Amino acid sequence: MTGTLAQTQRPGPSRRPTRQRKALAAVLAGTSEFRSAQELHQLLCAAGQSIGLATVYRNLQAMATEGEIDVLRVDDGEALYRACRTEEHHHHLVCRECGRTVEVEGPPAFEAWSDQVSAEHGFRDVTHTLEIFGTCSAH
Amino acid sequence: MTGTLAQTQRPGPSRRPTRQRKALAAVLAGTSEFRSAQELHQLLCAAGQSIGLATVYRNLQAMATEGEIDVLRVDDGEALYRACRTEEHHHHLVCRECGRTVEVEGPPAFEAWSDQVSAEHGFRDVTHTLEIFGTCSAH
DNA sequence: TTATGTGCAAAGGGTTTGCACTCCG
DNA sequence: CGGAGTGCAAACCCTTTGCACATAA
Repeated sequence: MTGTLAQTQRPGPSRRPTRQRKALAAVLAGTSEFRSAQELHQLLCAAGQSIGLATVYRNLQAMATEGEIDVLRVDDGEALYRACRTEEHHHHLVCRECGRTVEVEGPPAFEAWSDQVSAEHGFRDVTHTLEIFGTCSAH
Repeated sequence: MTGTLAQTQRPGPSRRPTRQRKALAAVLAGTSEFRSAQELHQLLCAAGQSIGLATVYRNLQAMATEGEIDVLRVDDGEALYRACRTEEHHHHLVCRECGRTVEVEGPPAFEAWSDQVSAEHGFRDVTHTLEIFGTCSAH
């Protein structure tokens, strides 16, 4: 979950609503699963869209930087992407079989606990990762 | 954090206390920082040890499988390794500057919360990742 | 027009693997 | 001796980048 701090920056690509960017956004908007860049690329191609893999990567990176999508790193080092429903800070309950994801709030007083533990050990500027992985009812 | 479920399996390498394996274990035992495989390899070489990078990877993988060390995936996809102090389940407070790490317990009733949220959405066999990243007092 | 975005293919960086050789047991 | 472990280099995979061409504004 990359910092998720960036806002209205304008580095990399994507400000211009190109055909490719819109198609990618549409696919992301239409799924509740975390998907890899390569999967998204395949989905687009399968849907008849013509788009380069590099373009998918560049747009995903830009969308992530602008906080439009969430990024998740899985065990094998692959990055998975998904459009956030809520703007606010949240966590995920992810199916390890199909990637289906539910956005959830953290446990009660989680932020407070995090701040306290960090302070106790002299750590500052803290961020955290908290995700739950399981097998959903469909599997 | 690979499943961390494996136990007394005996696939990959490392059961035999070879010179290389012992040297790697020694370095891991002597540091409280999460280190990448490449860093560990460099440390070993710098210490006058002769060891192949592949051997480092193979042993780290084996040690992780057997639960002897913790694995952490960072944002750029790199895997970091560290010898656990406690056998029990725990989380980490990691300095993003130097890798210095403190083992911490999860927030109160964290497991219960996780189980409840999972159950509510029909997920089973759940695991979770919960780590805090910050800057330690030395930086 | 013109900066921004795209495509392709090559380059990167971390990690894994095939195979012959070494060494522990 | 005999198989587990090692080293090296090639192979892999995901991701990024250089550069010429296309395109939204």
